[in-house]
Amino acid sequence: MRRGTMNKIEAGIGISRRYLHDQVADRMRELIRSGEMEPKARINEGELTERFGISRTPLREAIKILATEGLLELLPNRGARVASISETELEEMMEVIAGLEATAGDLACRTISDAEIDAIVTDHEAMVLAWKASNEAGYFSHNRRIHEAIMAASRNTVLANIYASLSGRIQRSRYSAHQTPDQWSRAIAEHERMIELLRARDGAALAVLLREHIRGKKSVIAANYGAAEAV
Amino acid sequence: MRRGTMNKIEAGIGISRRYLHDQVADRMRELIRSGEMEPKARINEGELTERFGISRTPLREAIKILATEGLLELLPNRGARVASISETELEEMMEVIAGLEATAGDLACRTISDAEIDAIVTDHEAMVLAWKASNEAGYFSHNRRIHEAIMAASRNTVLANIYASLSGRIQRSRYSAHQTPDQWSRAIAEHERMIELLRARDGAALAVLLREHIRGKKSVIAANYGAAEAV
DNA sequence: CGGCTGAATTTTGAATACATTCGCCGTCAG
DNA sequence: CTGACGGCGAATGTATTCAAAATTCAGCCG
Repeated sequence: MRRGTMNKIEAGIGISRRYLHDQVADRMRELIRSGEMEPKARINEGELTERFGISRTPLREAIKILATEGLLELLPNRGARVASISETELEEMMEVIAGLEATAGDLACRTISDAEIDAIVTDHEAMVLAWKASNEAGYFSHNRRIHEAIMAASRNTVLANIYASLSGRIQRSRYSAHQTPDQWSRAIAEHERMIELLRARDGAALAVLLREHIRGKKSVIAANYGAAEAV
Repeated sequence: MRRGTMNKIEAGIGISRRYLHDQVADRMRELIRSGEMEPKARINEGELTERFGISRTPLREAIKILATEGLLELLPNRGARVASISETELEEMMEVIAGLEATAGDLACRTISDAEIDAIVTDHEAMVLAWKASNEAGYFSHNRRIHEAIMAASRNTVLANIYASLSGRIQRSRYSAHQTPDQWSRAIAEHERMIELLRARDGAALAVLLREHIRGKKSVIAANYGAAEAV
């Protein structure tokens, strides 16, 4: 997916990346992710070329890329705007993510090392502590690290790229979800069961569990979505 | 040179045919899919602008789109070329497809109608007949219709889009695979079990079966890949 | 005779220019 | 007073131009 963005970390100041359109795409992704460009906001090419100090050509190429990734939508003869996610689309995306994580768990059991599992356990414990300390940012951070560790252990870059792309599109929604103590304790229990299944290298069972685990998050997120989006 | 606007609204969503870069992207997809542009073949912008009768701007936008989709890869300062799929990447993609189909099966069990299941049964029977008649094209065609029917029954457009994108990237490999009678009879048995599980609306079990079913295909395809790609 | 250097040519990357289309807004008829 | 028509300005879609990097190829040196 994001092919050109991950290579080439150069020492130079700003002109290091090969493609201007790639740099621009990265910056726009960040603007969207950070919320500086809100959903439904129109993209004004003139404004952005001025802001980035480039011409319209690479900017427009970046727009096409982001549109293909699903972060922007194209309006005929009216340019582009930041894609807005409907509630049903969010639910669909969560189901797909659940499937991708299930796949990752299944594959991870083939080759994951004990050390990697230990790292997950460490994050899990840190996550529990963060929750108990009402440290929401830390909680989400460790939680994400756990799921990304499983994804990495799948040793499947195609899978990881699709996952990253989808995650990027819903990140804002995903990490604005607040859980009840009930939901939280269920999530913790599922995490612990995940660790057991990883140790047992039981891919099939882990896949089932992960799908259900993400679905649990899905309902939390969906519940919060209405409030968040009712602007 | 050429009129900028040729058609107002064609049947469909209403945005696709309007952009030159979109038309070009479609045509290039077809060229790649048909094999007219082979993997590793360099894209010469001058040649293609001449061929399509357009300027370089929309062509380059189309190239960026196809590169984001994974059909092309960009070479810094050397343009683009048709993406070639390594054997490991093909295997990775098949695992992801297995996961997507498993997800589709799981979701399909929630809302699939009896009529839809009957249609699948019809295709399945036709597929068996095609095989017995050594009609390979018919066999693949019906087989694909079955899997697409399950995908459609998932009622998840995000899932279907990702599936279509991945399928498009491997189609050439996928439908060049020949099965042994052994593999075939196993595939038939799995299809029949799939139908049972659909009738029972047992999503979890169907997911497991579908993942294994696609993995079975995966080994067939991977075995054929070496021969096909050893150019 | 072969490999290397470097200038000419080609090709790509980016910027600018041109051509439509859309949207705003004032005007005017009903 | 309301709503439709049309002109004007701004923004988008496409083409063309400019600049830099790569490829080619001829001539030179070893």
